[in-house]
Amino acid sequence: MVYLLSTTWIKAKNYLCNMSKVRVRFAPSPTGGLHLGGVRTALYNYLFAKKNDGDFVLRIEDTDQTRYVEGAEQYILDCLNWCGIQPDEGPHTGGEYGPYRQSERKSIYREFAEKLVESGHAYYAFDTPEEIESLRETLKAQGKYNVQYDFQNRLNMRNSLSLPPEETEELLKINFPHVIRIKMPRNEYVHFHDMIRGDIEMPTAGVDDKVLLKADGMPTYHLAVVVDDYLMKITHALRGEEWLPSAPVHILLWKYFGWEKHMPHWAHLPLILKPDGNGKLSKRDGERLGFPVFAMEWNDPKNGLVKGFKELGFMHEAFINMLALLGWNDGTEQEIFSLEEMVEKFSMDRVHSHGAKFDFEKAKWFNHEWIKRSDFERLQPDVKKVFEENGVVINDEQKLQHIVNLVKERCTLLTDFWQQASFFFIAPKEIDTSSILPKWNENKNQFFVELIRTYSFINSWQIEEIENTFKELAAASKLKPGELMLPLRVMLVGGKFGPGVFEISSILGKEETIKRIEHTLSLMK
RNA sequence: GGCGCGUUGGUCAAGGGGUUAAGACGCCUCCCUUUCACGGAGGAAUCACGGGUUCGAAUCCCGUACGUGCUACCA
Repeated sequence: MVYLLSTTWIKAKNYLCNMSKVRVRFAPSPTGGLHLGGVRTALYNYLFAKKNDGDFVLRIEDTDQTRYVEGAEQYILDCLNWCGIQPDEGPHTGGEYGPYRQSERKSIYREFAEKLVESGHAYYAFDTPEEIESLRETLKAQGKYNVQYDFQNRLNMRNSLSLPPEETEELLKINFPHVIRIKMPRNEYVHFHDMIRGDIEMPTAGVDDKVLLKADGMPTYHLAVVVDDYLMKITHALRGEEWLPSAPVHILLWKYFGWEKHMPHWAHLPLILKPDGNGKLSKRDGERLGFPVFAMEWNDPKNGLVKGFKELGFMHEAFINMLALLGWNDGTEQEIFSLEEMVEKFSMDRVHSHGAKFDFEKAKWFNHEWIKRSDFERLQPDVKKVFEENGVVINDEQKLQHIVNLVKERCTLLTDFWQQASFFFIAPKEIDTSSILPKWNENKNQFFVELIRTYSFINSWQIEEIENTFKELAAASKLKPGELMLPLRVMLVGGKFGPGVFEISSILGKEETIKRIEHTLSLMK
């Protein structure tokens, strides 16, 4: 009985342990800003790794030199840093499986590709891009839709399968530009298990003979991902759903290399979709729909500066919380999670298999919740920064703490602290007199003139005192306090917002309060 | 066109044969607050469609529709 129990347990655990440590990788291309989908892929990788005491590896997939963008790699790292999901290994951190940039691993891929040629699973192809294009044109003209370089027409092309061996050898000898392509089997079905989608069966016929090694000697994603995952001992490959159709190529490659026993467990993450319907969220949608798609500000060499969630006033805790909940939840009603809690509760079988439309309103709600729940210590540096960006340096920490706690529930974004609290430090530049003017009259004017006089005699500038004085004077003037509080508020903060008006006044101090009333009174004439 | 993957209110979603089908965002009403928020109470709104299987289907099966992804010497 004991024996039975333990084998069952081992079987269940085997999925994760399999004697080796869990190792996952986030493998972005340095081609631009890191958008929501990318960050979430990184986050799920991180959560899964940490949940299972594993390693989170960053690998830079820079095999396409034409798309390489200067600064993008550092940017990716900065984003991960801001989100608090630092890699355990990577180009900047190091590690024993480096180098972690595929461009720096260039020399190792050719050998593997050639091994595949030797074993008959791949072949050299000498077609020029123009020749391939012309094949497509011809086939299309014949009304064929499946215009692929595959079993149907590879023998009509120029490659080591169609050419006599001598000619192939000759072409190789003179170093004629060529690629290495996988020879996809004609009629096979590839079966594999996806941690999110369950068992999947896909026909090989639908996939073309993917290029494995490009003419410039760089591997394509298909070769590099398999070779590197093997070499880096990756145990779980979590990536976007867009990779599902080419999964058969990768699985076949693992098989052809004879590495099947080491193949990682697969998980294809759902997509994040545009809020207004069709398509996956793309970098352009932000501008079009008025919300950020990047984690942090990205200065694109071509398109200029684009703000990110960070600059907009998002807390990183809220940002990753929101992202994690877009495609995963723990099955309870809890929605607010810290990174640590997510690590503790994350599980792949609660990740959804369908895409989710991004909702900026909900994203802001997460941030609002995080601001409300954060203490002053957490908020202080961010709030100070917002003030500094507006040209106000704060020295009085105690005053700041008081104010932050007073207004934080009114702030959805960190940048809102400026609107909600700047009047405590500097007099409002503009007074919204239009909101009091319609009901303004000489009686009210008299009241405030009198108020200034009365206030100037007050010795203890406490809320109660300020309020009582105000109300007594209102009663004496036969005016309703309610009709006078709004004008006072506008005089002090510049508009119809902010915490209790007497609380504001007490923080402002007697002199400043009087000064601001006088100033507005002068505007009302 | 082909091949995948998917489909619970407008959005995020729980629920995986028997529920009045949770909850959150947003929207609306009211209370609190002589501002704006916060908070509280309520409301409108949903199982894509059609067939099966079953005493019973949001839940299982099959079709259809729709969405989405891939179909590059991009990842």
